Amino acid sequence: MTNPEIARIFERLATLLELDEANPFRVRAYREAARVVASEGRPLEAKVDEEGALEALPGIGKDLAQKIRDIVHTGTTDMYEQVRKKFPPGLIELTEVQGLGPKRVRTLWKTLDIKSRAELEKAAKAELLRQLPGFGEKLEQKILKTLEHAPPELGRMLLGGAWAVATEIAERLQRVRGVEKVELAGSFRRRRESIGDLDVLVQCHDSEPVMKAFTSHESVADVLGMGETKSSVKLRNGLQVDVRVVPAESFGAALLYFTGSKAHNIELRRIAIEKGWSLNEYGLTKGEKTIAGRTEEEVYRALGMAWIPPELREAGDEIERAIAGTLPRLVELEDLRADLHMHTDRSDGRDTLEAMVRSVRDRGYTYCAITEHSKSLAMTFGFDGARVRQSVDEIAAVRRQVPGIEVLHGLEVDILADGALDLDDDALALLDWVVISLHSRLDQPADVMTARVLEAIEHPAACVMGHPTARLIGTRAPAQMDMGRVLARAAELGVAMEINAQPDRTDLSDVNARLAKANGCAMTISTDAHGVSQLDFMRYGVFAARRAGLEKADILNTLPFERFRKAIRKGATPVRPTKPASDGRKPVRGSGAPAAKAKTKPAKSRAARKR
DNA sequence: GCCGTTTTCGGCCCGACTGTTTTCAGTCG
Repeated sequence: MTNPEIARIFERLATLLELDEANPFRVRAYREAARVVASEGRPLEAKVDEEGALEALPGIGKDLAQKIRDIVHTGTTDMYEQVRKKFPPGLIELTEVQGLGPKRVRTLWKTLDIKSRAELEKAAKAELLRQLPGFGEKLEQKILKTLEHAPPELGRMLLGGAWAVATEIAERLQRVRGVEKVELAGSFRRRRESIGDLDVLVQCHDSEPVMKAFTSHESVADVLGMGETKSSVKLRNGLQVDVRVVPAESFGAALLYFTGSKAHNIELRRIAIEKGWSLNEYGLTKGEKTIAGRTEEEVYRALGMAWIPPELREAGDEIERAIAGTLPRLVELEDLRADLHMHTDRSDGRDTLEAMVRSVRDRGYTYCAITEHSKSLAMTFGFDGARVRQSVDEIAAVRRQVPGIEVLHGLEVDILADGALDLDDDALALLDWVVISLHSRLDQPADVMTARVLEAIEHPAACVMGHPTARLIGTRAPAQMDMGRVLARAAELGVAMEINAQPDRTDLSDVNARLAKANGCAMTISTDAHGVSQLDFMRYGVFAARRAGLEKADILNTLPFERFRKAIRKGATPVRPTKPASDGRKPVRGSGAPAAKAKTKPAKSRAARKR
């Protein structure tokens, strides 16, 4: 049982309890538990036998700890099975339809025996819903529309997919006359890997022109609601956008409130209450008197803590650290000096080697690594040993063509099904930078996959593991492996872990990156760009790192080139010839290292010997 | 169901909007 699976049971249990009209605070306890379990980096499976380990998690007491143990051991827990029997299975799904909550779903079921989306749609078309207490014609229409236009699989949107339209809407509103400030809040501002909707805050005196400009925007498919302070629309791409108009004196409180997370807000409110104050989206108040509200900084300061970067606002330990003054200084996009995972048209990229290097340099980076695929990915024109040897000259040529940037000769080498690397050792020895990645046989059972990855990182040539779990968000589940063991061994060996910045990967995820740091594992952030335009994806990798609480020092490619060379795995590949290359450039690895390094090269791994 | 210098009971965040209602329940965030 993985953490997400346990969390899902708690989440469903919470909904079932709501349908059962249970104490709302009990419901909340299960919701909270689901959230805590889902964001816990270490598998709870490993903790069940450790006394008090589960109870140490916030919001997990004796009862929930026992339920976690039951779920890990038997796949379920008695109470879940009992409550589940009380309701038809489709009811949970019905509570996800917009406008329907537990109360109305219960009414639908008790009076009209509606148990599924199909039955709901049929009843709505027959105009049966409008006759029920608490329902009406408008709600019936709204439900019909939701069922027809929003199939359940269209839930959240990737941050990368929402970025362009979100920033476009913000810019458009900024240009409306009288608008003083526009901020994109919500999970977008917290830089979650996917967002459910978009929250936009506007500071201005007159809301009418703002609401008009917003709801008449050409990307709007449907206006869901329009009030004086709030309007909601559905865009053609399915994204729901809410705009709120806020006065200057409470803009900070509103930004804080609508940025969330909900759990973070609840925590802050609790602290306000402890001080005898009240915090809402209008400000921090004591009775009639406003204490703070104009800026977020002001509110946090009044509550006795430092301003917390939005990426950390998930009710982990950020509030505690903000009070103690020990918040991390999160890594920033500007800290990065290199992109260490890029493809060109020599394998499956779209742009030429020269265009890629030039473009990286023009973005202000001072070094980079070119990393084509290896031969087992035949459809990507992956490189074999001979092609790598040919590539040596191509890289030397591009170094001459594009001055002002160091170019590492790298490769993204496939990890084969048994953990061996997809390139012979002589060819590996020609490379400055070896990314090892999983691309196939991703469905292996966890123990096999763990052994495979451990085998691969033992290979002395491996510098970094690319997109470690190979997940594609919403499309492909992460490869199952014992991440704790992999990270611990990687840390010992000096193999770094990549935070792949492709928006549908962001792999390591924030949760795993946090775990990597806890294990002392070095990390890189790279784009895996297959074309010049994708070099801009770097921001999504930085977001994941920031959400994991990572600082500049945690990321290898923030180092200046000379220090980077010394920091990466040493003695790994056999050294390159010490004779300077014909262009007078020093070889990237080898000449700077003591000769003894080559001799003390670790014994080849089993995988290497087999080849 | 959790939690605790207000501790083993009795609290637990709170406002806007909608659609229904004719003063407010339900939902949402």
